[in-house]
Amino acid sequence: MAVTIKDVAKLADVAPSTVSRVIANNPRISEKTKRRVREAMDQLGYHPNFIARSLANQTTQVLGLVLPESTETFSQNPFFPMVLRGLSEGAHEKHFALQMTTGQSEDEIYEGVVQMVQGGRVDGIVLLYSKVEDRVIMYLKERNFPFVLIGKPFKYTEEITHVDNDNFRATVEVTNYLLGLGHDRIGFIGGDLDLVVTVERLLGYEKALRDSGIELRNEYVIHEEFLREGGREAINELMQVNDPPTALVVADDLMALGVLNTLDEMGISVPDDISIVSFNNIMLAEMSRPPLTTVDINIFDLGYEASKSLIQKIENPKEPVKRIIVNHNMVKRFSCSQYNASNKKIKTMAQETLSPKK
Amino acid sequence: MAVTIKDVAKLADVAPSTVSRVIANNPRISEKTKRRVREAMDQLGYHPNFIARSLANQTTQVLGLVLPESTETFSQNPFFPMVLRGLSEGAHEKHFALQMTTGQSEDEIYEGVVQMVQGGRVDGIVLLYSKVEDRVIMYLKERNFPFVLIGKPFKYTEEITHVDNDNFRATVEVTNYLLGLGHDRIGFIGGDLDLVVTVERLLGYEKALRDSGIELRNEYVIHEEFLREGGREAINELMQVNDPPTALVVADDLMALGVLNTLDEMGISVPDDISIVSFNNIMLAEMSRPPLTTVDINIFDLGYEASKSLIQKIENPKEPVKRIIVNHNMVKRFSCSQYNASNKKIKTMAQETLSPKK
DNA sequence: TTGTAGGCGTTATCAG
DNA sequence: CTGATAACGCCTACAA
Repeated sequence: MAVTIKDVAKLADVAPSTVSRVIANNPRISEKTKRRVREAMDQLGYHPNFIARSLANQTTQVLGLVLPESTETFSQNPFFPMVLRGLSEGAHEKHFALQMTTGQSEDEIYEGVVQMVQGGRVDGIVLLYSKVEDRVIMYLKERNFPFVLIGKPFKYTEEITHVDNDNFRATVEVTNYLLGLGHDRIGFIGGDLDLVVTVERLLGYEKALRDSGIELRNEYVIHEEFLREGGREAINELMQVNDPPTALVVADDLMALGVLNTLDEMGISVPDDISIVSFNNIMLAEMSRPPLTTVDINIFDLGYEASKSLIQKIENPKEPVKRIIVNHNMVKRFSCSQYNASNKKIKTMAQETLSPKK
Repeated sequence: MAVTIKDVAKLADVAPSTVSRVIANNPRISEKTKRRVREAMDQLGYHPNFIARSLANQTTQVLGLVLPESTETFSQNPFFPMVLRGLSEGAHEKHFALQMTTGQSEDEIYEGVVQMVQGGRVDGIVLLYSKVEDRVIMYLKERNFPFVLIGKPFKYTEEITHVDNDNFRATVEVTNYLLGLGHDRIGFIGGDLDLVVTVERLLGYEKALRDSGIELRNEYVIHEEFLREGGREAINELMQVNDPPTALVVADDLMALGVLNTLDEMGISVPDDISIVSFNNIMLAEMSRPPLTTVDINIFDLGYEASKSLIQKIENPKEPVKRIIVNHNMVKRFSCSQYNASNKKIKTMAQETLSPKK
């Protein structure tokens, strides 16, 4: 029904292949015929059929996105819309479209990926999360299908192109910051241990404590989902140990918000009684009471770099494996204060918001 | 390179067309050959090529999503991830994939849509927003391409399938609620007047006031973007009129949050000095101080119903135009109180959180 | 510089 | 019940 290359050819009085070449802007076509063909295209309102082109080329100009299993997390945690926006911008610049796949279980996700890949629907894949022992990664790697990971690979770090923050170092830094404030009972609230980002942050936390000669305590480390509810549950547990921490490293702002709310209900004051540092610097981090001291991880850039490097890889299959580390920076707000043995109200640290990300 | 229908045919010793029929589970193929063919498929790890199928069928099993122009809004407002989740679930059930398009300007978006449609990339389109005088809608409508709108069409309401809340009625209700609390100086903070949802809510607000015999005041109505910053700016303007409102209808929770923050900085108390009702019931609405009285519009359902009805339309082209109205319900929390002429602290309304949406 | 012909992987029509 | 064969719309040698 739609107008095809043949219709244009007929009108312009050339062969279909000529039209095809005009579309590709093949230099071996004379300007004159190009003009004539283009006029015909305009006149007929011709638009190339991507599907046919894809079939002929074996290329789709589409990137596949694999969203995390937890639809809850996806729809609640502002990380995802922001990373999507970055991905979208990077893809758009190179005229790639974005296709998403989700699933309620690991199997569904795996199936979705296989469909995308074997079905020839996409030229490459971005994984929006990094988990330990991921079938999807194994599959993609074995087939040698172009993909990039947002986060750090659990295995084969040197063989998988990925875009990540230096979460280990960032967590060492924030933990040291708390130590520097005089805290020595510092807890850690992380996401699922299946997620590599949790592991990295936990390691950074442990490293900092060990380097300061502080003994690690199992009961100070809790794992929940990256949601506000997760934060609530974590802090409930944590406050039951009989020597609760005076400072917390929380692996996600949304969790930190849950912690804040729960602490407030308990009548425990932040930062006077407990100091908190978290991660991501989502918009809410600035609005909470108190505003959170948190690590800005430049979520947009994670997405943007991911689609850029995936497209490079697609366009040049022998592009070497890359590891792109996106900057982070701690934004100091009002959720941390100097440790005070008497646990009295003490002066909140002065705000020093670092320069906002561009 | 990949294994095709022909390879399977060869191995199973049948014609390619037979394999195709087995894939389609055509009843006219004997169970015996079906088994044989399926074995061959397993053995070779065959997966059908969607692109080829699409070309042959003129159908892609992909829905196109058109995101709003403002990438800011998309990445900040929790409305979008939630509606995406609904769309995704509805599509997934029917084995449709989702493809997104965005753009920084109306033109870019329009181009994206044309590419999707004329390029044959998608079978139907969901518009995630509804604006006044939308070229995209005109284009889709004229071509008679299957699409549904999330929101109310500005024109041709009877001719465009759409999924919406009854925003007019909802706003009448909340405005009446404020009136019932004794307020008569009620302001309205809405989004861009380009967005139909703003128009609808504004009309509801005006209707309620008029029905109560209250004169409308231009200076009580402000329009900003659906973001927290928008709320901040709006309330700044509003508090400068020399008889500021004692209650506000705010068309979006995120804006309401901005209003809350700004009011707090101004030392104006909610709900003691000003009452606020807003819309959407995003997670944050429950966490703010005070928790917001807001209208739950069941965002997930908007998305879910949209993809369902679009797929119906695709599968049955003469499906009649439909208008699907998703329920709303006001969730009373702590941002409203009885009007008190002396503007003294008065008792906050008791919380009556309605049953959470399933 | 341009035209011809075959192929990309499926589906659908028509015989048999 | 199954096999040829011709599309689907475009691209790309190979010819001319």
